[in-house]
Amino acid sequence: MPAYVDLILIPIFQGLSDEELKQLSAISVDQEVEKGQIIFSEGDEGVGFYIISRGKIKIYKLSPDGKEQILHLFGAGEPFGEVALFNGMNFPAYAEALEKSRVLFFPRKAFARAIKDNPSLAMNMLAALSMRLHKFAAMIEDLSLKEVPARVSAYLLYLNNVNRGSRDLTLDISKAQLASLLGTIPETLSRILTKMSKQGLIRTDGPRIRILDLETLEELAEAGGGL
Amino acid sequence: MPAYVDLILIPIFQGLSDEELKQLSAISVDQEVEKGQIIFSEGDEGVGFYIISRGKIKIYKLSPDGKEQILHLFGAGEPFGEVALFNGMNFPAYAEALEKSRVLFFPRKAFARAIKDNPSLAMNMLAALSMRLHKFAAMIEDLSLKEVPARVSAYLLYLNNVNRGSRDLTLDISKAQLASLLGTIPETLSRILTKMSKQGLIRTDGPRIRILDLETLEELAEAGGGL
DNA sequence: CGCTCCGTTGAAACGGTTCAACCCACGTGG
DNA sequence: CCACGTGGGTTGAACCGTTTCAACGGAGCG
Repeated sequence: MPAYVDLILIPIFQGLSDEELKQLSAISVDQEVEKGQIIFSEGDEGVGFYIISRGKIKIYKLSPDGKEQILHLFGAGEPFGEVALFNGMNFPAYAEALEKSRVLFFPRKAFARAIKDNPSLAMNMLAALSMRLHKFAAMIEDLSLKEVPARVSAYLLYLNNVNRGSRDLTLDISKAQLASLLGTIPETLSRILTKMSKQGLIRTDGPRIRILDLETLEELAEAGGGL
Repeated sequence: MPAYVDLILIPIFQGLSDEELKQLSAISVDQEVEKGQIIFSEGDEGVGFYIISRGKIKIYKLSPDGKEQILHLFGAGEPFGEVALFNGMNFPAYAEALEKSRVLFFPRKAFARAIKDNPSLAMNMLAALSMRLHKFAAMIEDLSLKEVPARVSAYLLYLNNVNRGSRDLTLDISKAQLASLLGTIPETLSRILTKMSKQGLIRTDGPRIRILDLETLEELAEAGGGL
């Protein structure tokens, strides 16, 4: 059972009373997972959902011939596996730890009860799912409407945003993982990054990337305009 | 204001008391829309959400150069535009009537209140959003992991399912719309359908399609295996 | 040292799009 | 009643971005 303090910082638990947090803490179980460990597989029964206490988890789909498409990368405080919760379905994707992590497991029935008599938990959950949907919609748009260079640009700008405008970025995942997240393959990503470097848009040094020409990147991210 | 009877059949309102349905009916407004009419545009303020009373609505994204990707096709009883509800965002996509339709509009604040003091409405909403997420995940998988023939096959099998196993299908949308839904263009869809016909998998007659070889279609839908 | 993992580079092949022409069914107006 | 335009659908050929396959380089580690 996780400590009370682990729950109080979690976004979807904001606004809950101490009493409610204690109840949630009582129904959950924490679990250590090693790097590379599969937490659940596509098709597994959705007996509950998870919240990340520490570490990094990737959610992904696998094609019959082994190609993977990453759907999400989640960090501390974020829930995952909740889709199976509310409609009795099985997990629709795989969850794997990208590094040694700690996750809190919430069994389905107990949590459903908690939600039912807790309006603000329900609202938080709705907000979280809505955000998720919004991200998915953007992802579908990107995948089908934009070419890879546009997606790469968009991702760099996203990192730029997260870092509150700093133009010195550091990829916290491998380029192979990033390629999968962007719906492409490492080779293509590599080529695009070198091309961008040659054009003076960025400067790369391993996982460190410095943005040199923000404006052109923004144009690229918007349209499919020729790189 | 829509009639009470319009609400009682709507899935996300299942399990609500008469009193609650009356309240919902009181806060909503119904609206007639013509074929081709835009109900909201991407970026519009999400002042509320909609439920379809009659007709057919498409939700789609537009690329800078006019290409569209359909995210959803919704029919009677289905809600849309709810994503903007719970996180204060603007509408993330366009909504357009594919035919003369009637939609019920629920203003944001009033509905949020209704959800807050109505656990079963909240649960229904969570279930609906989860289903939506599940569909999106499948869509992302398809778009990035499968080729167009696989998506076409999957769609035919989907129609086959909806019709409870009947092999005589009728497309209720234009092939151009279908192409957009599948993340491709009319030309490609046309070529694939003719190829499938030549191979004896299906027989086409305008919008009417008969499935001849279910098994091969199923194989196609699963893998990216060469058509 | 030699292994593996990750990233990069090159050349060829492929799937899908683009552009253009064309057909047909349909409705409209002269 | 026929000429005309229009929208949906099909077909062909060229083109293009991306993947595939293969080889190679460097960093890290037993």
